[in-house]
Amino acid sequence: MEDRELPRREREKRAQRQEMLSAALDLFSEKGYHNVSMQEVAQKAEFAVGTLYKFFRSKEDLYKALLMEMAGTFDDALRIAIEEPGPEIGKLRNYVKVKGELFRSNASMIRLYFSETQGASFNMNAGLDSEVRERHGRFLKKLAAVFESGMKRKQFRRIADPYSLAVALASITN
Amino acid sequence: MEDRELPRREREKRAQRQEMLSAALDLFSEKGYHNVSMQEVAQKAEFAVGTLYKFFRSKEDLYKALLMEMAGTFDDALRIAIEEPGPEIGKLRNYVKVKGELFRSNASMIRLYFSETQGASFNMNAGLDSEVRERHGRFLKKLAAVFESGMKRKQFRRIADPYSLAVALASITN
DNA sequence: CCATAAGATGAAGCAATATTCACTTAGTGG
DNA sequence: CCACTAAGTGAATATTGCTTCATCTTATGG
Repeated sequence: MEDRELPRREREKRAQRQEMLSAALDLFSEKGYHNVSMQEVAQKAEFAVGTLYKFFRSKEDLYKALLMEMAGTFDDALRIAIEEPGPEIGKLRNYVKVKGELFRSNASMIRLYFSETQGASFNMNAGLDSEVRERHGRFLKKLAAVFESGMKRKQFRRIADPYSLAVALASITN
Repeated sequence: MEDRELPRREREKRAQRQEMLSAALDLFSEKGYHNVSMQEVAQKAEFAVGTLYKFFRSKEDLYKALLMEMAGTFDDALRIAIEEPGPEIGKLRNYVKVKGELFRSNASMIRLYFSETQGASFNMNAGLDSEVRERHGRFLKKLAAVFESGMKRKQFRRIADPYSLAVALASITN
């Protein structure tokens, strides 16, 4: 995430937005979406509700932004994990390790996230997907590339096509 | 579940109650507790809201009743699975198999259930436990008895005390 | 067939909380 | 120091949805 060289005010805004998202994250992951009021979020973030609404169109919007942000953070961490130079098997080990850490330290938020993205739960009028899905798609391609190159170097057996393996590994670790 | 020889009205009531629980199950597991209104449940069950309230004190009460019912069904199925006559190892296999099936065919409801009983999510003022916990406790004892008897017959090695093994198997399969 | 009771209904009351907006406060350039 | 704009505020309003209850419907039995 780049943010060098921005008008000061712009940077402040970002910081405020972060404050808000962070407060929301704490509360949502602690008590769940429906049991947190905008008042609470505002209070925890030390702003007035009105200000919160200057940044997010609605509660749902805030929630979506939060998921996006989470997805981004996760994706970045995992991407870096498999881009570490070294042999393919090391990259995969890295991936599993980092994913494990991420899940462990964000357990409650993950539950929230999955209840949203996976089946059931509430139908946040879709839309959240487009970007997240796309990003995840790109990530899977990168992961597939790791398998691919491992196969080329005769490190892995070609038990299935690389992309399927990537999907499988991702699912299993979830 | 016994219900033979009940005053007709009584049986109708049970049936109605079932209708309601069933409608609630569909909706809750589809959209999650907070995204289903009592109106919806009533409509789906083909009753008026008022009638719904004749059966359940509140929405929370309805939800609890549903969880209880689920817990009961599960417990029964699993109890039967380990009571099938035969060698202990077969009982354990049965247990795992049946549990797998139950989980597969009730995925969304299970998620709901776990988000309730496990950590985070909403604080349904406890209380739901007492009976469910007790029932589960009894079940674990039965499962422990299977290990116990398997050990007595020298089928299993005594790697740990039976009750711990029962708890372990239950956790793992979850 | 009527009187009475038991059951069912859904519109209205009410509480919680998401959202708005008229107003205050802080920042900026002249 | 002032005029003007951008930012921030939180009380007032709108919405949502749980719950109640006066009323209507159906069942019972005399």
